Amino acid sequence: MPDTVPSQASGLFERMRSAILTLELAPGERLTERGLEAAFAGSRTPVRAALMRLENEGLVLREGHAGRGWVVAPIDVAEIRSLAELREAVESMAVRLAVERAVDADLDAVAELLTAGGPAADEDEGLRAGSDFHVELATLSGNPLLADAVRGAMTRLARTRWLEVRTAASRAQARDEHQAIVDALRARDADRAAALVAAHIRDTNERLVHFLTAERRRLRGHGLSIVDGAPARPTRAN
Amino acid sequence: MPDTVPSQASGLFERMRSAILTLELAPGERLTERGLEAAFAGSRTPVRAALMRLENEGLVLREGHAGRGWVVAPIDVAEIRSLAELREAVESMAVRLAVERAVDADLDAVAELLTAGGPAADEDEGLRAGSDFHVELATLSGNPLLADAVRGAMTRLARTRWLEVRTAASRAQARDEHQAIVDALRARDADRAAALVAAHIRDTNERLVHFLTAERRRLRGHGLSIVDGAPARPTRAN
DNA sequence: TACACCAATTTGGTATCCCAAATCGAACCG
DNA sequence: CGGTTCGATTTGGGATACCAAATTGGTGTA
Repeated sequence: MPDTVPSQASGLFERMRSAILTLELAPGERLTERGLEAAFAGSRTPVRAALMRLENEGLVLREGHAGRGWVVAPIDVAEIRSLAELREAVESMAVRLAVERAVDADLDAVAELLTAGGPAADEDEGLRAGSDFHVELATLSGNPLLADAVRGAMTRLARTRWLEVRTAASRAQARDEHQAIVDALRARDADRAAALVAAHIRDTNERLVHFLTAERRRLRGHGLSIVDGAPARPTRAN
Repeated sequence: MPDTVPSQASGLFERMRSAILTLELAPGERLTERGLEAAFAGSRTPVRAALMRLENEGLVLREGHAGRGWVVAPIDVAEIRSLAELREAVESMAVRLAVERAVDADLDAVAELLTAGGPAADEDEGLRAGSDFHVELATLSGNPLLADAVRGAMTRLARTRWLEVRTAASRAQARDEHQAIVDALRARDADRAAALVAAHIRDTNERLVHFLTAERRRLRGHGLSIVDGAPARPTRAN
């Protein structure tokens, strides 16, 4: 297996992506290809490639009438709500399939994620693990498309991790809910597992949305663009 | 509204995409950037951009250990099965949300798709309409992410339309099932609508998969690469 | 005959260069 | 002064030239 050469452009992509996810590049910030070319080392071609990849991860957007200019995707409360609905659909299905397809060893591996680091895990670790847990869970479905969908959703949600304050209690609750999901899987109880997953996603999301709408003003003051893009009415796009 | 200039590259993308979807570029066929540069008019930069976009629509893949070379995505029976599961999850959810959010006028508009062209619609039209119906249905959820997911799935499935033989009877059945879904929506019966959607997707998919596995040998003879990528076991990717 | 080795070619990756459109200013006119 | 026009600058889109890696063919040797 001739390990893939980092290829330099992948590096650029990773660094830009990382800069966005850590809010080093603020949501709503305008980007120019030439500016990025300078900020990160590397010339325009790989920068453009990276931008395109970031675009379809939903982390950057084209702006302006004539497609001129790029923007770091604002944190969009409407999008976050939509993501939760998508996750509920996809992860519920994934967990149902996992009940049928995953063997106990797989479940053990995922369960291990929950205890890894123990209660000593710091906030950052805890949240990353939370994200990973959902992706690993979806992977157990044996359906790579479901796993990818969850991975994509978690990526789009990742930036909020730096905003929302998570208490030790809320972390513990998340861990308990994750544990309950694994237990349901072990019991091969698809309905219960799916219901727990849906409830967990809904609760987590509700907390997040409440937080963002409440703190929107303050966060904006810190230079972050937080918008609420859409009505809950069918959008007749295109 | 300064209408967007076709921008040439979009044109290239559309033409390449169309060539793939119509099987003019055969599944499994190897592509080189320079070859495409010649085949379609336009130089490497836009060709490259188009390839990247096609890549994340899942229509082309990078091949080879060192990322060298592109391939028109083979028709992968395992992927098709996975797509059906994804669609079942997403479209069921979408239809549930549509029951809550869509107004009657929206439903009327979608219902109109079913009768448009009437029974005289030829095979091609009928199938395109079938695909559009599912996308429009998902749009009624008011959740653009769900609609996008369905659109993406239908794109990946689009190539099979040229392979599978659809009789007048099967087209009529599909239309009836679509009609039944709309009726359930009109009745604001979320459970029934979701169940009908799930059953419809499952049935349609089962027929398709049966057809492909049965005809795989013959279709391969025509130069098409049809594979069955995956086991139904959780894939421990990465 | 099989195999190892080398050179030409091909390929994707990268770095620039040029271009037309759009934006932003400043000078100019009313 | 306010509004407009014209031009310099900036920006993304496209075209090419160059590079290193890798494939490919052939050739000469054991």
